[in-house]
Amino acid sequence: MTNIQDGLTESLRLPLQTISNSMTIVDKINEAVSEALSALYDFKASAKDLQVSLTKPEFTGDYTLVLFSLIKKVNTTPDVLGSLLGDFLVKNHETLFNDFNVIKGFLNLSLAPELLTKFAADTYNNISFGQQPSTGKKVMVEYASPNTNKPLHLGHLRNIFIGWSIAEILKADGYNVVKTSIVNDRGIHICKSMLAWERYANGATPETTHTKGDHFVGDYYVKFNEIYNEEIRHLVNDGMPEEKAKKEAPVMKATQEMLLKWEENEPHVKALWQTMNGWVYKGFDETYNRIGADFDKTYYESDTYLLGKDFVYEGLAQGKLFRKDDGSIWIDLTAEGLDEKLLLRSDGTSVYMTSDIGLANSKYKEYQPQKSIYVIGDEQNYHMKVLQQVCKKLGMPYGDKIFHLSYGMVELTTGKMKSREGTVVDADDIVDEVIDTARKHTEELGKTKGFSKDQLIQLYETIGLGAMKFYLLRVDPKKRMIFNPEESIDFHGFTGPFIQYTYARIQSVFRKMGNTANTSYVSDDYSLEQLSPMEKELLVILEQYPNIIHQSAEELNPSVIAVYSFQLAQKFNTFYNSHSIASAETKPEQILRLQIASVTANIIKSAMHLLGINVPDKM
RNA sequence: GGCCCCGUAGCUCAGUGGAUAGAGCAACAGCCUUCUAAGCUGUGGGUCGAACGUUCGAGUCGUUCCGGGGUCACCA
Repeated sequence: MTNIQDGLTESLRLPLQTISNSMTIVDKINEAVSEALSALYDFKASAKDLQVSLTKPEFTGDYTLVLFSLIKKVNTTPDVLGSLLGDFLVKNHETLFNDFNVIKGFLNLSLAPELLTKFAADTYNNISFGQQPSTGKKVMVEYASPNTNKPLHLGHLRNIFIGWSIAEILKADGYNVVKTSIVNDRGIHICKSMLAWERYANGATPETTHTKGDHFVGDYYVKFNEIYNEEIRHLVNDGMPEEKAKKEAPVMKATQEMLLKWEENEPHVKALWQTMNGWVYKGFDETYNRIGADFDKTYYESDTYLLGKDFVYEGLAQGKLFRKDDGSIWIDLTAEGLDEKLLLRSDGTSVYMTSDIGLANSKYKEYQPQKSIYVIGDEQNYHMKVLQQVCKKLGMPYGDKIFHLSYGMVELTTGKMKSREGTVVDADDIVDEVIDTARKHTEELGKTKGFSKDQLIQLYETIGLGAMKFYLLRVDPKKRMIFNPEESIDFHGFTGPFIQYTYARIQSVFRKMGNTANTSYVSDDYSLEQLSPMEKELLVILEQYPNIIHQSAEELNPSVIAVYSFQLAQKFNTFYNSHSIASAETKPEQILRLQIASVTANIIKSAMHLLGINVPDKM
């Protein structure tokens, strides 16, 4: 069976040169090596033949070319090939390389200092580098997509942070991005909250109870389940089998009646539905605003859920689908390694899949995206495979444009989150907690001086949310992750605050040096012959940022940015500890270090933005 | 049971088929007359779930097994 992921990632891929306005060092190395191979051996190397990577710290050099894969093609030994190539490269590309060594099958190349100092001078003040010119390719990113019967939880936060971040990363890589959300605002689940409210609320509202709207409605959903379970227990005690009791419980029957009335547009039910959804939206908006989620377009299931039916009937007429004796309509996907799947119930009402077909069509009609990315949990891998196959079979032009960005569930150290067992971590609660911890920690460190009250509130949000977002984004989305409350609000090590701190430190240097760094220092004098190993290493890392964005976009993986940012901050802190900027030995040396600090700060700021994280000037 | 995903240090995670497998946390030992110590330096810690296979070379690719999870609803 074909793997959806591979197929779609392949078509998302763009050749680097079409989106990059200037060549990266790795590109230049590849080009130079190709030229050398062609000159020395008359061998035309493809991109696949050339494996260039960072030189391991225990060896001398900056970039390393692996020779093993080449020796057969040019019929020589690694040692001979390495020294011939090295000689050629240093001789003919002295602006690129100034030295080399060959160890076993590896050619280690040392970059010419001028190349790096020029990079620092050219980019130190360019806050938007990494941003690629638009390719005009349009991508839709659907994320968040909540139900309206209960508040958002930790799983939604992972979804939202991934979705938002992926959208920004794709923009930075040159795509035209539409952020969207489908609100599941209708169905049996919302009717449960409605019924419980009608019976037990005595007209209470979020206003009268001073409760956030989504939590208010969620409380009645919980109430419903209490009543429901109670009724089931009674029925089972009276001798009814549990399966039957679940269907026969009076409160469930009443809820189903309510759903029917909703579908018949019964005015009272519709009004109640609208009111309660209104409360929920107000609550969601508050949370979205706080955590920085936004959407270009919001779809509502109540508007789209009927749209898929016509496509199903059409498919049936064309013989692509089949009808069972009871009148239900199915698709046969056994040839694709999947099962038979229901598309329309025997009573003609639609199922989840039906409305998804309708929504896919609406999206395509409105935006014609080249890719339509769905950020949805991996529990729906099968459903999304089926959706893709169904759309293809029905001959939809967007069938192969659907891409499921599948992320793993967030689990607690105590096991899975289960709403029924009350072990769900509420989104608002955890955000409050992490911000409050930021406050406590800042106060303990005595770092509140020089801030106004408002600035402190701002700072705690920046740090708290930074910790939270980084914690959820630093792991590959595809993998399940364990949520440890203590680690998520940690401010040391591989965390958002560590990176924010590095940024704040650099800003502090600039303040102390009279803001000269961001204004003057356009220097043609990058004539330093010598760079310290630390300076060189940092510059090599900094130069890779555009490639990192590209890789992250290609893999649809924000953790690539997170890991890179951390390594950069770590390296900078080491540099900072051993290289004084204010009291540098010479003026050119000071200029270079200021440039390094400035480029580092700009990249941190840019990279953190791609993760939805702000950076403070002071902390 | 069928299909899919995951097993890397005590814990949480990185790791393009390439060199002696890396971080963070936790533990221990150091570093603030000097640009923010939310930092830096050092020490200990590994049968990469297991076995075969492919390869000059496997944590990475293949097969089988073991362990964990997801999914296979006229639910969403």
